[in-house]
Amino acid sequence: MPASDAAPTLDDVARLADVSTATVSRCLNDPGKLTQTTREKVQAAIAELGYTPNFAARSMAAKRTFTIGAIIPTMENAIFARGLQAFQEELDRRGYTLLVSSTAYRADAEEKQIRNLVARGADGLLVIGHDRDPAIYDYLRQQRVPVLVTWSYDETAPAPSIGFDNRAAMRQFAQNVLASGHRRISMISSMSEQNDRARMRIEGVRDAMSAHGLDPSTLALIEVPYTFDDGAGAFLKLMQQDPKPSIVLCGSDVLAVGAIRGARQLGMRVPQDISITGFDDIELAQVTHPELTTVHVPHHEMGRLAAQELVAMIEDKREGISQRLDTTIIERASVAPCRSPTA
Amino acid sequence: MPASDAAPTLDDVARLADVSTATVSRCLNDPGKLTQTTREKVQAAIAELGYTPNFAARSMAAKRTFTIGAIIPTMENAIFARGLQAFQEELDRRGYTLLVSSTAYRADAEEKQIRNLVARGADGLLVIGHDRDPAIYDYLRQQRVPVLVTWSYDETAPAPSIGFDNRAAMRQFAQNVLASGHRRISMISSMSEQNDRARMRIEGVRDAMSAHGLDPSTLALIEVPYTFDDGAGAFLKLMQQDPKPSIVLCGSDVLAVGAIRGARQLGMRVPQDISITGFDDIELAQVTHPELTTVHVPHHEMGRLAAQELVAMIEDKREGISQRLDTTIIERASVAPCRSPTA
DNA sequence: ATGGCATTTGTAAGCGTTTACATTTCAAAT
DNA sequence: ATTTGAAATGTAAACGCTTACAAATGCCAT
Repeated sequence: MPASDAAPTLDDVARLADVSTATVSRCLNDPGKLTQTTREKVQAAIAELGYTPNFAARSMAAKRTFTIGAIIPTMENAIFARGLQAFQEELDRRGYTLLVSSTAYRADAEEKQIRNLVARGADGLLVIGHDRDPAIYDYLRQQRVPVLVTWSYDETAPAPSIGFDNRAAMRQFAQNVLASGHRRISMISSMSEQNDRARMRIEGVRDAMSAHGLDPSTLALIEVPYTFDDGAGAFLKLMQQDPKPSIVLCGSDVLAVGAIRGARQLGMRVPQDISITGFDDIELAQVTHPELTTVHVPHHEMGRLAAQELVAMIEDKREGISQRLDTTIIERASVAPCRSPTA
Repeated sequence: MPASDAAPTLDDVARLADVSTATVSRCLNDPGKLTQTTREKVQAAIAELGYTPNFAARSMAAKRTFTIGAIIPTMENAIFARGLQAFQEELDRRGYTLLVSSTAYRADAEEKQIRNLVARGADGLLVIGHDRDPAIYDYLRQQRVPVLVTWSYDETAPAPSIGFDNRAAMRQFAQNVLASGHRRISMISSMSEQNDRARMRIEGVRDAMSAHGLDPSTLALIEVPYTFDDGAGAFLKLMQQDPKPSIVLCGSDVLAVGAIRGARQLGMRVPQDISITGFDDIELAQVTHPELTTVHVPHHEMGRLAAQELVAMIEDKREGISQRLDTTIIERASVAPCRSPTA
């Protein structure tokens, strides 16, 4: 191998293969257009030089990157991992590459990442939830970059979404819980500011309380960040109330796992002394003891459909079509019926 | 805002501000070089147009991207999350952006991702572990892209590394275990092919067995992928042996959590009926019941130091300097001493 | 052989930046 | 007023690719 002084370019390949740069380019992008002889000549030259096309040059010339960006709140836990995995797989299948950034749940970081991804020529963007500065949607429109929202469904929002109805899901779940006798309901939620998913889940609980004749403003609610420790800490705080709640509804499985740990610290048995529930149904929900009663989210399908829709938006240059997915309630072992429902 | 037909370019800004493109470029990259008047004029134009520089054009002209790529085996669990987080923070501090891809532990996927990141102009690459086709290192050298290995330390490897000695760490851990009376030792490891970390951890256990006069070839070892289910499944298989092992050393916390779940399925108590250990000390290790005895890896420091070193390699154009970090043994509740050490 | 048409290949003009180098401007020193 | 040199700004040439268009080639029917 000639230890050349810099990375080989299209020109080098063309010269070696004794063809024009256009031919080399075609060999890369549309090999069917070449004679077999030419194609092999070029491929040999590419192999000999160890040539890799320069992405920046390519995307500048073609004005396409076949890259899609996803901005997620966090990589620190597995909440978005499965959905993203499915998203990526479907994208691969269609010849796109996925770029992922995380924001640590901070709105300003998200805006920065979005601009970054757009500047990098992302052909489309996947984001989580609807809540963000409307100026961002304007910017994206001006830049002609399609966005698709996931993990939330809302027809009335400015961007198309493929997700589920967080409020309805939580409402139904909470209604079940109320039906099983629980009255002293409490909740640990993620921070709800700039987070429609968290907010809607809270509203869902309140809806259910109203429907059962309970005053929704009496809901004991703590909002915390998204780690196990936060969940445990919030649980401890909730248990200082008198009377103690009979059930703690958590806005996510991660928080619920933290809450279970908090219960263990306090020597409380789950679900005999206190019921705890999650939301998301990530793998974690099945390795805790007791296993978590939670709301199952169709991660995989959501990721796959989102990829399909986003690619369609890009390639057919059309508006996105929203789609509502169903969640299901998974009853495992962390909830017991309540026999002393008095408040 | 003039709903122009395409994204505004440097030229548009220059024209609006009535300066040359060079001036606008300078305003972006080295504002100190401009008169305050000019600077403000340009900034106003940028704001008015909502201009964002085109990344591809920029990196083509400057031959720098201020982007660093990291290729990790998986995002599905939190094993690499904390280290990567620290890596990213330090990178941010120094003005670099991080691009992450995952390979699902597949060597061919890794090679593809590496080429992709190089083609995208990554100024440097972070990879996990040393094991890979030597041709990849050649390629990277030819392309003049610095690589740094992490999660493993080995001076003799082709690339510099900032990590810890997996073999020594596991050896010492296993020696502790042997010292507490365990003799019927078994192990659940990740797939060791193309994975020096897994392999070294296994070797560490064998080393310790030899040192205690045990035949290392008698180690009951199962290699599985990296999910909770895999860990649980392997545990079940291990327990079919006669005599049953008294302890199961797991190659990672994730597998250990799976094993704990397996034990629960079998109605075995941890650690009274069986001891189980992990490796990594991720958050998960403290939310299981019992909490996991494991090997603590300095995720945060490793990520920070790796970022510093990689940036230095890029900016000073020098070879990387390897650094060996220490692991520590964290004794929690999943191990009990063994009173019937006969095999 | 010849013309005509489809297929293959080549030529060269961008794509949106950065940056060496050239030119202009400005303030201080004469 | 002039000169002078530093500071600010402008000019234009890359950077490595794609692609419209032009030219060449090959094949078939005549």
